[in-house]
Amino acid sequence: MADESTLPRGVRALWHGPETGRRGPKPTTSVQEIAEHAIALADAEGLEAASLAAVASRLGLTTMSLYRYVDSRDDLRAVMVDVAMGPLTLTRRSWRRRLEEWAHADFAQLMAHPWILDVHDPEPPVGPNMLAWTDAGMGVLLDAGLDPQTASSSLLAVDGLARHSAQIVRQYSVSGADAAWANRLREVVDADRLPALHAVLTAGALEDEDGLETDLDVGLGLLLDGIAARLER
Amino acid sequence: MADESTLPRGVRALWHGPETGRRGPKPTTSVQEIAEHAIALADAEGLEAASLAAVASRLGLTTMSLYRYVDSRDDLRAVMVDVAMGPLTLTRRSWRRRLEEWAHADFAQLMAHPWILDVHDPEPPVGPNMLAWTDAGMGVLLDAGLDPQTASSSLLAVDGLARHSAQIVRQYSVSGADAAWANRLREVVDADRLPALHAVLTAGALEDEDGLETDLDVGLGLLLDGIAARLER
DNA sequence: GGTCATTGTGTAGGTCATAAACAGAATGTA
DNA sequence: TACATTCTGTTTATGACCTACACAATGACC
Repeated sequence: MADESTLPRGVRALWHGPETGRRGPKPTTSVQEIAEHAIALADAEGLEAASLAAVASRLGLTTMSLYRYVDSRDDLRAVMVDVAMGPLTLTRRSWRRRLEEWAHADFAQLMAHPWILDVHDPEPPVGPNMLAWTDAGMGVLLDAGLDPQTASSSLLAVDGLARHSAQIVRQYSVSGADAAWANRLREVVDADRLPALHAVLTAGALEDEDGLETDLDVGLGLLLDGIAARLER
Repeated sequence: MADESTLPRGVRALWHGPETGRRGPKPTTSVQEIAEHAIALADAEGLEAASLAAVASRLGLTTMSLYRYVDSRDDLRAVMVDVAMGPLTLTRRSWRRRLEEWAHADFAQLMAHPWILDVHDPEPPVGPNMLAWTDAGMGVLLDAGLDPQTASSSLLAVDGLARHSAQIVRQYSVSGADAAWANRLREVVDADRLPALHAVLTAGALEDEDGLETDLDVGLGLLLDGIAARLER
């Protein structure tokens, strides 16, 4: 068989759909279905809960049968991320509005599926949805008039901001809820050794729930202003 | 014994140093030493290689003995991150220069120890070095005249940018080196379905090594401009 | 009707984190 | 000095995880 594809089995299936006209028994499930169950597990109990064994058991299959659909755990995770991010549609407004939409949609997906932040493929994602997101973001910035290199760097900054904001919100909501983290900090932060941090803490900047949710918008505002300035140059 | 600390054993040891005047046998090693060996393993072969068993074996100890120094694997990882980030010293120049220093130092540490990006504590870091970094960054922005809330959001944006840039550089250098990733993309990116991405790819924006290294500076420029504009307001 | 690629399964091995119980060492106290 | 206490490192054991391999059943194609 002439298999020159360098894509792992799972991700390849996301692009090409179920292969047709094959011999042997019909598959009883699909990469999409596997991904959905894995996502449900990860949403409920974190990425570690979406083990091959757990996913297979949810589907009424054995662990090993999943390897007929996915090359490895990493492949499964790449598939999960691509499916969880889903498709993206932007309106047709100004570049600034569209980039805000892009960032907010990114952030929203990360908040809906926080375990995405725990998936660290050593290679860049190549699933259809992930590339569609990249394409959409690049499209906005190229339309705005940026050169490809700057557009790429700028989109990277926006994505980095969205991801890091989601990460921080998650950390503070997990640990802020029962105030364990606040106690830890008080155990250790002292006004002499860490004056600036102490000042920010007493100002309550980190404990304000709404404050956390606007981190993204503040940072986004800074970035968009910077991009606008570069466009006028 | 009155142990009211909420900090895990390993991180607490980073703050207080080795406890003195204790009974029982002298410890044969220390949290710092453990961290150094774990870091060496992670630097060489990735975070997964720094398992408790591997670290213990490097020290000539059994796996279980590490639990005398560290509460859990997560605790060990928090310690590793804090030690690997190390201390930070900033010069005394303008806020803009100092924030650039902060971001470049952050980025440099992440490039030296890329596995830091793979560590996802569910709670925010509370080690001495991590908090010193935060304090230093906050200090720059507060000195510049930002209010605590905006300072916090801005530092978060800078950190997010540095981390995401490091992540991207790592992904592209791992996969770009043998061009496997480029082949995967060509297998799938088509000028009709993903026009903007196709344009950026043919412009070579993603393959240029120097381009990757300046992503941080481009994004940083955008953010600093945005902060400067906010200060003049 | 036979060939054979493909599917799900059973087995088995290796790694990992971590709990529990124990023997020895160093300190403090009587 | 003798004993009690407390901390050390170890041994042993458990359960979860990923995955390589061999096998039997399936069904499309020649």
